[in-house]
Amino acid sequence: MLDMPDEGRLERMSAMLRRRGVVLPAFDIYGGVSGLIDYGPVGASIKRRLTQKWIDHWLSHGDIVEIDSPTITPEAVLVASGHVGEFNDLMTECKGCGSVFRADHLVEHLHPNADSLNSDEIDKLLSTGIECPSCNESEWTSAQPMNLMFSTKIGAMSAGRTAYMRPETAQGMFMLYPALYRHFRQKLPFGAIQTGKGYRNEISPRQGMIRLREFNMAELEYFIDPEHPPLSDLNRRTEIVSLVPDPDGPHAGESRMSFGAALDAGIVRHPTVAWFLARTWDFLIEVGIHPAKIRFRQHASTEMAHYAEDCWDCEIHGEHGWIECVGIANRTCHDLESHESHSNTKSLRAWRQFDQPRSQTLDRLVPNGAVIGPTFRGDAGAVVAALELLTELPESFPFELTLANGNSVSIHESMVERRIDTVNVSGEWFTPHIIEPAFGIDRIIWHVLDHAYEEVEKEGEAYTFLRLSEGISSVDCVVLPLFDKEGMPDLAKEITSAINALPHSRAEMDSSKSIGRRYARADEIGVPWALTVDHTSLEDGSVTVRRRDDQLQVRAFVDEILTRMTNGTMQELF
RNA sequence: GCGUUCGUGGUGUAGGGGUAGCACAAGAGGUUUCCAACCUCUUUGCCCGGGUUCAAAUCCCGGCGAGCGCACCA
Repeated sequence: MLDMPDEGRLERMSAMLRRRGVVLPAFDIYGGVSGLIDYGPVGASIKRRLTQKWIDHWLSHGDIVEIDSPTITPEAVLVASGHVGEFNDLMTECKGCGSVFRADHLVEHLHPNADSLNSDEIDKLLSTGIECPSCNESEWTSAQPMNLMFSTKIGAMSAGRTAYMRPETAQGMFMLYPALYRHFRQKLPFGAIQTGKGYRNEISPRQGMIRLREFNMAELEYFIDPEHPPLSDLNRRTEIVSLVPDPDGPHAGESRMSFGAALDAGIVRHPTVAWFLARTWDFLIEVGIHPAKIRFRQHASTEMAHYAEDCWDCEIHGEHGWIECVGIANRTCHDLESHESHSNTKSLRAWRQFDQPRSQTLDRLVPNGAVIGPTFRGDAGAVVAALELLTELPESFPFELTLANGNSVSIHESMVERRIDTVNVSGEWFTPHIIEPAFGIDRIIWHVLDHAYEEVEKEGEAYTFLRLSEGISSVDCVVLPLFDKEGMPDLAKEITSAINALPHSRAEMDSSKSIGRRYARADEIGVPWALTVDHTSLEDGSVTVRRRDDQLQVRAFVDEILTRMTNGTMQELF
């Protein structure tokens, strides 16, 4: 089904991307830094346009808004999120062969909870004769934490607080949950998106722009009521997609079906997750990813991230094989609950109104402060707190009450009043669940370029097209004076300005070298339209319009072209 | 991080102790009535740092970077 790997295509494509200013190694004149890239003049436009399409894609839902948060993040936030623990794996190196391993993996058969050990404890276990999996030696260096986050300080010198460059944008949306809840008039579901940089100090970045140390992410956090998950009608969707369900589950093996069928069969476990799989598909198709090179892979329960309950990767096939480009996870209430307890707030919840107010009978012991105060003095507060927590009321007085500090006190009848109240409860507080689609923008751009890059033979010569979707290419059209004289460059300049005055349209003029060469240059970086100014243009204001994908030409008037550029109907000229 | 192959104009390559060459691309001019044409001229290079040598792009050491394998990671 998929094309056989073409020797050298990757090299030729990478060379083109560098030569034409799409993607280049960063800091190249200083030798470069692995895992850091530049988007050049062509690539930066492509990235901006693709990112904008992503933003528009989600904002069009109506219940999703955009936010923007700092990349520098205080340590406490990332402790609560689990990143400080998760990203601080202890590593050890075999003195025999130099192989590096996660220390907790080497000793996990000796300890039930190996990843909670500190480095001294791990060193002790390692010295009990653990053999190196690759050379069977058993001499280990002492375990060192390998932090995958870039750390920094907020504030100067020793007074500075420890902070990290964010490893994901998601935490920003969680921090703003209270503001979002207010913005949406306290009604779920709603979502927030953010695009921006994320940072991970990868041990060994590889595969060009696939694994970067600084990368562009685009994440959506969608907050839902787990008891009333929003339902969308997937039955109208007819596309058949590749799914690779959990290999340990009942549906193991690759299958092809519609999104609706996958949900009905229980392969996708959550209706909102299924909906976002479908909307992810829509986006990828819109920006020019080849449908046959997309598949959705469900995480095995063993590889699931620490927070997730059902997790799907959207993988795209390209020169580097199948690459995870989007992760769609049901993060449940994990993040908000964790931030609530670490930050000691109660503001990360939502109110669920009951259909009918529930009448509830409260049977409790109301403390009598006038007696409890003088009797217990300093402990009085603790006694009142303990009384409020009582669920089973005593049969008789006096009875023994255990306080939070473990002490026990005797409660006499005079200290409390038994009160039975009937109250109407109209709803309850709960922690929303979160469905998170997280997009790796750089990886998607790579695959957009990969799928668009096409090498053909034209009159015996190698010829390259970048068949980018309209609206993704760096510019929408080039304007070419057929000759660089006789007023043609002037008219071409006018037309270029007119197009650039349109909202969201970009044109460039190119007047150097032969017309054929200029078409070729535009084809190589994926410009979909070329307008050529010739002698007739000077007489009647018409130009020839050339379509990149089949190189057909028609003649049209500039006014009509401007209109069609605006409303996206250029194709109808042909 | 280990092993391995490698690093020469913008791109692709030749040279492998003594003046760095070619092709394409790019710029200027000419020519040309729509698909990488042609002519003239021009610009741009031995990844970085040490060492050996009268002399290093070339040999040696280290670093950085790229590809691949292992490991790590999502």
